[in-house]
Amino acid sequence: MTRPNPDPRSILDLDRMVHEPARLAILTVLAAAEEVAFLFLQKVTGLSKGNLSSHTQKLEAAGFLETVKAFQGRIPSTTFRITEEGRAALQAYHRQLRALLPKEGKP
Amino acid sequence: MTRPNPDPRSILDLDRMVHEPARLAILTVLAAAEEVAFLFLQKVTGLSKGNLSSHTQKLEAAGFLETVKAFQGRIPSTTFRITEEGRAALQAYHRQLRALLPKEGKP
DNA sequence: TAAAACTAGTTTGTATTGCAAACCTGTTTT
DNA sequence: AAAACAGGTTTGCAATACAAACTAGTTTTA
Repeated sequence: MTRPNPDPRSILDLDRMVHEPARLAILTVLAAAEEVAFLFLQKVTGLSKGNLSSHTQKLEAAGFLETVKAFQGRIPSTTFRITEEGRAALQAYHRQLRALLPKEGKP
Repeated sequence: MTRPNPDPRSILDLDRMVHEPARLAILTVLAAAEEVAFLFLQKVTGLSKGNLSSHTQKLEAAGFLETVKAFQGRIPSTTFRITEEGRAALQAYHRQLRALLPKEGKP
């Protein structure tokens, strides 16, 4: 065996701020783009407005994204950017997941 | 690009019965062994007894494991076995995770 | 042999959370 | 001017994870 089985305890260490599917979806989108508008984010994730609003607030409180409020003409527009800390957290989370996935093509 | 970026909506489809870290840890241990005793499971996962008890009950209600209550001499002993359905759910979950992980060694 | 301490788990209580309905503020349409 | 709409936020609620407290029985101690 080249890789030891994952320590089950390490599974409990998964970063819950990232692990929550709604927030993982948000971070995944943000990580792929420079800046993302609220409504676009809502469309691609499928989250309700309320749900999206509260999760982005949590991610902001965690320092994983920043919110930019502006006006496009006279209509308000909220956009988000992932922070370096957020990107690092997402990458760390990906590493944690890889560590716990069995090798592909296992019987 | 050989693989498209994960659809953020699919992240929301992650099976929450498996996604919860405590239960993922439990299933991961059960998948690696024929049969696992309550106390052993508690030790390797690091979960409290109460927490382990309630999560195994949920997994049983979901049909992902079965509970066997027996006596070793005169002391009671509860052991668990993953079901075929549970194993399938865990494998499906692994596939979902792989689908959303970026290719390794990405810049 | 009675009491105290331990074992193996379950139930109860609580604080947190994810979620959408209802709401709010302003803009555009009728 | 009123009604409808847009872009979000706040509120209320049901579900959840978690450990403290409890239960039922066993072993040890006095």
